[in-house]
Amino acid sequence: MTSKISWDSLEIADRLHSTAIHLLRKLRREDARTGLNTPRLSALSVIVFAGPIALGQLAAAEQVRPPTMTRIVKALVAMGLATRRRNPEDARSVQIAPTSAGKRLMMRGRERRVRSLAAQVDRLTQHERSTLRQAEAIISRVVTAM
Amino acid sequence: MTSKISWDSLEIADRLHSTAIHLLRKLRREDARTGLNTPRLSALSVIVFAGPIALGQLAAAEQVRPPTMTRIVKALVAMGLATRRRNPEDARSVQIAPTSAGKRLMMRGRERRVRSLAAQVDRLTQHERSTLRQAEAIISRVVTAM
DNA sequence: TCCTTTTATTTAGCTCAGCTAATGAAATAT
DNA sequence: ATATTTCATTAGCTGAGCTAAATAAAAGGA
Repeated sequence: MTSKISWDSLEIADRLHSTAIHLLRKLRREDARTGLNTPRLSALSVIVFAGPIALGQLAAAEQVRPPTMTRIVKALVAMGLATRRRNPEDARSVQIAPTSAGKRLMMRGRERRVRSLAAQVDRLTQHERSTLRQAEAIISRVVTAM
Repeated sequence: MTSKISWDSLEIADRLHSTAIHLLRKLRREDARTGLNTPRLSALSVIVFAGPIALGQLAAAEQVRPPTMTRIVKALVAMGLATRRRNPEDARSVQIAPTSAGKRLMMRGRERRVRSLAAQVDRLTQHERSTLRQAEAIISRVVTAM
């Protein structure tokens, strides 16, 4: 199973991997101060923007297994940021929706969370920011395809 | 403390954050099959390329606290991939070095670990790969500056 | 209708990553 | 000599991620 992948691609993949690890670890340190940690914020973001959504779909969107998402949602509900209710159409599934507090927190708080990164991005040239934007779009596509 | 950061930068930061989360979660799933998980592989990489290194420096390089690194190193040593020895110059500190098995695993295994990502990168155009490379370099710089 | 199968979620139980606080031990400064 | 600082470890916590098994509802077939 050694389908030949160019060394160029392997190196890029490796660097992206490593950089993603370090970026998230740095951001995680800042997260500690705020109320919401990374997985919860990320899930809340999907809940807010994808409206009421089934737990399974949410787990898929977040690239985690359903039991993992069950726990994250449980925490969000306990914090008053999301609600769960049975789907009347299909009582097996559960619909997760944001509360108004959840929406508010996303709109105001999300920016604050990535502020340390944003502050650095803000110091880049317009051209560099454009490169980041394009790269993000490419990676996003690539991850979906994996 | 609302130092004004452009909305453009905030959005880029936010997207990068989100994409990094999803990329790592996807890769983590593949990692499960191989022997080494993400933090261990990442640490081993530094150990291999930065030669014998003190535990504290390794923790700093990896953006984690010393106790976290103590455990990661412990696991690597147990797997025969790294060694620890007291620094003769300063008996408080511990030097971590790769074993030949550790080096071998890095050289051969690291590529395999990011293979699923690399396979996707390999299907991109030359121009897209170039964008990824540039973006990675920018992010890497930015993370260091944070 | 009743039984089986499939689908959605949860529970239980595990590994491991990350943190802080406290401790031990060596180096350095007073 | 004593006190302070520095490097690493231990202890103890929270929480993310997984799989396997249990629960519950929907769908389909005899």
